[in-house]
Amino acid sequence: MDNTEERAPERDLPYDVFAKACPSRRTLEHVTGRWGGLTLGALYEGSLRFNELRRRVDGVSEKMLSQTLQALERDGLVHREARPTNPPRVDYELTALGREVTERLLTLIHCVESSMDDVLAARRRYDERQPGVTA
Amino acid sequence: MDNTEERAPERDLPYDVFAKACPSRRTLEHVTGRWGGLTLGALYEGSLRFNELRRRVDGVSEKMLSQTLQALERDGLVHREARPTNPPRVDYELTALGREVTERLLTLIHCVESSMDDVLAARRRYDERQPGVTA
DNA sequence: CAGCATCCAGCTTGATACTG
DNA sequence: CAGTATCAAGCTGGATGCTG
Repeated sequence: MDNTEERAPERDLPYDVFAKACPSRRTLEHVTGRWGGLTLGALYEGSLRFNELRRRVDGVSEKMLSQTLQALERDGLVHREARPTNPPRVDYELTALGREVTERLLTLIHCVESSMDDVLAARRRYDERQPGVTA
Repeated sequence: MDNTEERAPERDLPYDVFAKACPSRRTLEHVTGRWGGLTLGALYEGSLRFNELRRRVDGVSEKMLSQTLQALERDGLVHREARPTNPPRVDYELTALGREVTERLLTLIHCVESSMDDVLAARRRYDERQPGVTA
């Protein structure tokens, strides 16, 4: 039996996010993480400065934003442009790669957003059956 | 001030993942969370039992899988079918909504996977410039 | 098999304070 | 402005043991 099953439409890559040790898993986590996704999404509109981003990504702390940006920069998804002026000015923007990934991410986000009515309805049904659990 | 800017191609929904309090944020977290995405991806192939899933999603613990499945079921993305047999048999499968979302997610995953060579190259460049930091 | 309850280490996160 | 450093606290997640 040759189970050549496909999980996604295509699948012949050396990287498999389903494997615990695959580096793609970490990158996916950076992209989809609590703040990574929102940061990428915000930058999709265009270049932003640190504090602009901070305001845009509602709820992120200084530290988390900083960490997130570093991870995304390291992965080559975000470009950091520091001007040696006074006061300092640093702009962040998506790289070509970052834009590719972010487009897919936004498609997903948009899909989730437009499904929310169904999701909330499902939640109500679930909570009726399972009284108490509110995970 | 009315900043009616658009972040994604289309945007006229009552739900905005960028807002801290929006429920869509939580759902997106369920979908893209550490285990949520992998679980959905695994189920995209077809219905699976609890322990099959556990083996499929490399690295997930019983507890996390259980929690993840409950969240996804509550959001109406996964359907849980419990047969009252002995030994018990429970099958999990995507709902129509779940399949919609998962398709987008898999597109993203696939995009990340096929970008990994570039990502790893970017990482190497970054680490050369910034010695020491390995976030 | 399919889970839930509990315990607990440790990583993540958020405030706060400080630097260039 | 654009961060870094530090610290406390809380949540995440794994291991274990138990149930139906």
